[in-house]
Amino acid sequence: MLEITRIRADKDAVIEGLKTRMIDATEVVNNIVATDESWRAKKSELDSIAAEMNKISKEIGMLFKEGKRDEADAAKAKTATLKENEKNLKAEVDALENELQELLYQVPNVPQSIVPAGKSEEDNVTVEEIGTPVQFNFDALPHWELADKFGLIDFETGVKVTGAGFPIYKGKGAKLQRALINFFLMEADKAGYEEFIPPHVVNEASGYGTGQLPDKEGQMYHVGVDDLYLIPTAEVPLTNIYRDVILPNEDFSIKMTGYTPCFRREAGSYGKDVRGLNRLHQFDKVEIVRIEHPNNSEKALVEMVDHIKGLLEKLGLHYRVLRLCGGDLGFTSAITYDFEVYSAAQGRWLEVSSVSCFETFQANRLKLRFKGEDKKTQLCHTLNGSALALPRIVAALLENHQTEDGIMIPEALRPFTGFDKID
RNA sequence: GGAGAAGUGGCAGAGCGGUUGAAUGCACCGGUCUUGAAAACCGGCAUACUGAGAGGUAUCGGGGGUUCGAAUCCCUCCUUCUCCGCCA
Repeated sequence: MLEITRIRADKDAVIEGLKTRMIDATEVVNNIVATDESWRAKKSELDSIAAEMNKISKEIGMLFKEGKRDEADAAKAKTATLKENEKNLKAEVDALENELQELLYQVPNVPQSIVPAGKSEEDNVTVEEIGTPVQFNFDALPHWELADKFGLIDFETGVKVTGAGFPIYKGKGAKLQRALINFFLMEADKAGYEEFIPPHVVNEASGYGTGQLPDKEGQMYHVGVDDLYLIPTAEVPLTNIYRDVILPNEDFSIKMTGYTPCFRREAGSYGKDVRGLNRLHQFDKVEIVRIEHPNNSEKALVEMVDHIKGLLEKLGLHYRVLRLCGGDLGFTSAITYDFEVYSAAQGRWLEVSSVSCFETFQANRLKLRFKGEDKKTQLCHTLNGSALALPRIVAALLENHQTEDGIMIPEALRPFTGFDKID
């Protein structure tokens, strides 16, 4: 959620900034400014009535103490109309407050200036591409065929047990999964991220905190009886650790990592997008989350990008880094870099990571602040990234490292798998 | 799941209908003293909104209610603790 103070201070800059997303926010923003103004007017009216009431109450208290019952009763009579006014005004103020809140929820984050304007993924900018497509001198198989051939993943039985999008990993397929998780966590550890095992289910407040609610409601699995949500990413529980927190000084840099399964309903997906491991309802992911001083978030983002590049290079994958255009940017993000690995057998790019800086957008909802030098509280910046999401990495590993008779495990992963080849 | 008890500032802990945004202690910050430190003493020390400011308003787990007035009374939800049951 954007800070109301920011909109108040320069609404035109906000409207202008949002054009990068190819949206015209003039109406909502104007609406916000107007609602905010009438809210403030009504609120100060309400406050002065409340002040009056408080004053009279104190006087009545005093009169009672002095035993002047009659005068007290007279004073009481005066409060009747005030009380009525207060009640009505309170209702108006509450309504305006809710309205303002609803309006603010509708406005996405303002993209940073280097974010390219654009409507869809076609307008994303390739920042760099590392490696070249693998050449095969035999018929390369897509990962779902490899997974079947070597008995690594059982999609059909997953359908029986749960439904489509819930694969069952087995044998070396399961071991590869565990190895990757371990590898990613160890790399994060080396980079100074503290490891967490958070809850896999969160409450509504946490959903709002990181911005999954209210706008991405349909994306999460909802446990109705207990009114809880299965996490779509570890970002939600990890970042919410710091909900309603005021860090005591400005000397901080919080780096967290965690492996969790992620659950996404992915309503509306179909076709080649959902084939094999390309898009699942449940998948594993190691996430990195950072909470930074506003002055340090830019540097942090670079570090995160470099960290992810390192992972992909150690796995020997051909990949590219995209700077998302405004239209492809997530609702809460100010800037996002996507990482895609090239799936040689499918002949397409697969997104394996997304690294974003949210600036104060999440922190504002989370009420995550720090105390500055001048003792004033200020909102922190939050960032996060996948490091990495497993299924498409597995898909790319299987496809890109296949030989005629098996699949080679990258050197860096072998200490974790305990085997160097799947055959 | 059943029965009880409790939730107050960073922590501990008063207050149980009226100048209480909240005693007191500890912690913390600033100062005096000291060669330095400790001790002692003095001062400061919640958050948010609003206002140019003085100030005003709200907040004692969350929400609702009674009252001129609620941290204090009532309802409800949540959480924690103790006992019982169940259980990896």
